[in-house]
Amino acid sequence: MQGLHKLQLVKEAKRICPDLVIVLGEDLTPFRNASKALYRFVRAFSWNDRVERLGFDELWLDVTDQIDYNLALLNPHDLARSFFHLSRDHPTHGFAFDATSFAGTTFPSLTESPSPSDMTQTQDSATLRLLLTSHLARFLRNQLELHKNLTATAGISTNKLLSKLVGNLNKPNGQTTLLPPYFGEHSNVTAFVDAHDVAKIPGIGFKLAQKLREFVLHRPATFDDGLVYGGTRETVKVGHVRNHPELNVETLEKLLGGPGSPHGIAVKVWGLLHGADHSEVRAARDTPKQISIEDSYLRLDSLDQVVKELRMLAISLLKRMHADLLEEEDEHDQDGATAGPDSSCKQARAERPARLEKRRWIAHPATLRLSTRPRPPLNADGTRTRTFARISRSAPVPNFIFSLSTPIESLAERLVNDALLPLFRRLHPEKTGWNLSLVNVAVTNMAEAGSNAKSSSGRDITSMFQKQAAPSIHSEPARKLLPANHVPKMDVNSGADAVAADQDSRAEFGCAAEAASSPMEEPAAPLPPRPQLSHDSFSTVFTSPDARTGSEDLLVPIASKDSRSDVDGGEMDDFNDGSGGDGDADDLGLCECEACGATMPAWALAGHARFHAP
DNA sequence: TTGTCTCAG
DNA sequence: GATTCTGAGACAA
Repeated sequence: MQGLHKLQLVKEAKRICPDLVIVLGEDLTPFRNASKALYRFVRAFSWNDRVERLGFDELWLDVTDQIDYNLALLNPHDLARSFFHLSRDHPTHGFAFDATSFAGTTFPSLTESPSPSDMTQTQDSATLRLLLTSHLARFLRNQLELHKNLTATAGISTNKLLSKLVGNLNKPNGQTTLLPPYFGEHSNVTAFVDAHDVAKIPGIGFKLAQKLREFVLHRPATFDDGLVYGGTRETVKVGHVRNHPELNVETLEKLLGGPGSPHGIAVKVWGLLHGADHSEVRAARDTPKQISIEDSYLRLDSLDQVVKELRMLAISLLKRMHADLLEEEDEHDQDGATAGPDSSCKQARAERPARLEKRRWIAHPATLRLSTRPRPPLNADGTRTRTFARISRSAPVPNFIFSLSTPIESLAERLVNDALLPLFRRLHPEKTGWNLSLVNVAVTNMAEAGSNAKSSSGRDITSMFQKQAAPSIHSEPARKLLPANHVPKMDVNSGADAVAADQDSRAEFGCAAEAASSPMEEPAAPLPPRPQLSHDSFSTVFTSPDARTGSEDLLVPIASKDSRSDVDGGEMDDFNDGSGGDGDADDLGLCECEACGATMPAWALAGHARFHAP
């Protein structure tokens, strides 16, 4: 950490760090692999499969179901000796923890532990829920470190927005829980969110931020001019916007709405400014919605060069398709679904000699797209440079690219000649005169190769129909984790990602969906004045990975020891969270449950007994 | 469906 | 508002 940041000029970077080695070009493969491994690892802990990725190294988990379950099993009279169940089916799968204090840090910081009597009263179950979630988050982080040698940072709150923001507080290798109250005068939410620059709010990007700044400053916001450093940046905080006398949902709609803008943008942004975020943690996916490969160039202006580059891009794209859309056929995949760790199964399969013949496509992209970024034509005279970024043309994916018996190089060659070059001619009809700074080749419109419900991950489809059993906890590489929150509906469709959100929680919490349409939210008013958080049950764990390097958002390829850890993880029973923080979890004598024969720490028996309760 | 835009890391 | 290499969602036509 020597003060280098992203987008820094190379010159500047070298000045600060003379030893800097610049590597041109990059191969994201190791990062992509690490990212997948992280995803798989964390996903195995989820009951509802609501695990959403953001970029390579962030995840949100909606762990509402697990928190509901564990809250119900908690013994209010002995919170210090609690046991967190990671499985509904295996009462001994889980970890010991002390439910009288939060794991990790909280915001605001807590001077003393919440009193047990407070917490166990239903009206304050929000605190207890978040507390449980903090222990789950710490446990997951510990597992990640133990099995994958990856550290992670987590944020715990009730929705994606808050979990992500609060996750920034204790950055490398820490975790933070946003404490209640989430509503009312002394809400920690508004206090917390208000202090952020508007542009720091996920969902408020450059354009929206500029409009908001302009509105509160009453003049065009100045942003960094060009690449000049030191341009003044007037900071506009969320609080400035939220408390601006003339700003409300109506005026916001005028400011941000209009043609081209997403519907309900004002309501959405107004919500974000208040810490409200009703977006769900989406269900985990087995396949991406698109795969794209691109490269940028200083100058690309001859057809020869273009053909050459298209060939390279086509090869990369085909490799990516093979890596991401191909699955080994599973002859006897009994164990895959519920028992074994995906990783060890896959490894075993990979060692089989005839595996090449066994692969099949789990998704077929229907559309091929070629995009370029023409370098803006220099305008010596007054004409302004119209610098729209990318232009693209698309066409159906030719079927031959799915051939598994043809060498990728041959497929690529044909792909270029039959499909990409025609697209290129459509994009750039002129024979010459263009100069490209970027070329991108993508496949989109994935059609899942339906087949059966037995994907390699084995969890996706079944989880749509019922609450699934316990995740098999063992290994698979992992990298970072994320926030979890809880979501409302059973949104099984929606093409892409929507798996079942498990939602019961109606008791004292009430699900988000309900909250949205009932008391919580301002009723019929076309534009709700002050959006409330949907206070329900969200329990979010948000984590962002800390690369071991200490750099912020760099994914570190999994080290060699990871492959060994893939083999472990056979048994999950009776492990504790190893944090040391809840020290009493160690060295406990094991007892056997009379009802089911399960073994567990003696003190866990009482809580466990409720497991058998009618 | 196609192409563009915005937002995210 | 641009830089890199992605990926996703939403809108207009």
